[in-house]
Amino acid sequence: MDDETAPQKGTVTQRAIERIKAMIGEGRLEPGQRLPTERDLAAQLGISRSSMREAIRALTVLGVLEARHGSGIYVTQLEAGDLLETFGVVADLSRGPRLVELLEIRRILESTATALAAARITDDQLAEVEKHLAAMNATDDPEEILAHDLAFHREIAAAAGNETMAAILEGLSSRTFRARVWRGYQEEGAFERTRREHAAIHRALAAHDPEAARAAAAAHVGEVEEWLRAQLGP
Amino acid sequence: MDDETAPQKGTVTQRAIERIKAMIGEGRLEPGQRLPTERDLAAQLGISRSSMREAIRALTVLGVLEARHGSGIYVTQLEAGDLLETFGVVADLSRGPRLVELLEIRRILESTATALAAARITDDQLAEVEKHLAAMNATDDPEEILAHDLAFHREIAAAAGNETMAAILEGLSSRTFRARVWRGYQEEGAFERTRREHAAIHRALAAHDPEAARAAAAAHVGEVEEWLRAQLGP
DNA sequence: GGCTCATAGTGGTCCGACCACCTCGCTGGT
DNA sequence: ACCAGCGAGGTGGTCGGACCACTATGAGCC
Repeated sequence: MDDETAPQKGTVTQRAIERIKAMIGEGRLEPGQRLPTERDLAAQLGISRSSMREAIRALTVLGVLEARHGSGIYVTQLEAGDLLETFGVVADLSRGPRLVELLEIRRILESTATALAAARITDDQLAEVEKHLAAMNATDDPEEILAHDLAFHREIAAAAGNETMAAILEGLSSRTFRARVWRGYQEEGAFERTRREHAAIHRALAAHDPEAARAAAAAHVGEVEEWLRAQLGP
Repeated sequence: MDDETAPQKGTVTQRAIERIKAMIGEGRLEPGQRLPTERDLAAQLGISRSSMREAIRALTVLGVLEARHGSGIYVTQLEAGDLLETFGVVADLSRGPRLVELLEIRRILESTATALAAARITDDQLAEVEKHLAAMNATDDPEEILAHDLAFHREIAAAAGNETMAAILEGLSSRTFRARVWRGYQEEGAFERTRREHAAIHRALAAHDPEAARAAAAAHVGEVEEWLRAQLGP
């Protein structure tokens, strides 16, 4: 009573993907563990190496597997960052109304994360946040400002203590995403406003005031959100 | 100063993936549009068909492309549902502390979505919600209850008017995810409590009371969240 | 002991062939 | 003139084999 008799559903590659995913889900493959070689895996599942390679490639882009040339194929640590890297693709390929939706989600998550951070942030983490805040205010190079802006929010998200949330926010703030939206936003002289909003967020964090932090973060993202909404509306 | 001289970064397949993604990002490939054949694409990028197939497979699992056997390769509609299907993989492969983190995110998003729904839901949509609520209370089959439970929340998420958020919540409520967590939760006789919570959510929706809806939804997810947290941290 | 380098084994790439399936135009009938 | 049926061509899906690029291991040398 085995399942050797090919169920014949979908392509063989798709089946191979499911099989490997199942192996990991059932714990038969642990994070960091090395898999058999492509050739062996293909033989085990009774498919060609080409098809197996496609399955491996698929699981690689999903952040489940990692292929090291000359060494072997390994299961990733399956941490939030590994699996949610693909979230950036969504942000990169979205346009129009969906960009607003993504910002709305970011506003919800970022405000909550900032509130949590206000309650939990340590002095060391707060110092790190201040470092990026100062660096952001000390330069006029948009590239550098953007980099420190990202790091500023990344530190806060990390301080919130929910790695998964931090990974999602990371995807929602992917470089290309921010660059596309902010190019226009910053051109309207929003630097000063952004500066004030960041200062407000920092004050709330330093005071360990969750509600103030939530409000400040929501307003911060909301500003961009409203601007983008206006851009699309006319 | 052109880039014709093979940049030589990463594998050829990875480069092909980026190239195609860039084509879509730049608008040179519209949603729903048909791509050249695998053979032509491979020739255009100067790589083998095998490598091109791996690139296509990668973009397929990401929900960016869709391959129709015998017909051709097409760009998906690039809607939230297409691109966020991979989110289910995260939920399926997460365990332990990360499950709690995912529920925390779901609590945040679901409560907000329910609040938005309370303000925006139409009579037709509300009737649909009531249908699933009634069906859920009329049976004892766990499978059927779970199905209507999922539909209940799906209708609410849809009424919130943010497709992207609905797609994420869909991923966070994937069948296998819910089944894994709820198997244990429901065994403790939580049916009655779940029923009351669903009724409270429905009342808030019918009354178009966003704050009550937010509270009811947060409490609903929070119950499961707390139970799971207790399971892990004895 | 520590270093060098040959070697076996791995993933990465390419090629060519064949199969399964879909599409569309052609054909033949009505 | 219209339409149903059929067939050929084109498409993605699969396979097998060959070779290349890279890594890791350990034997051998200094």
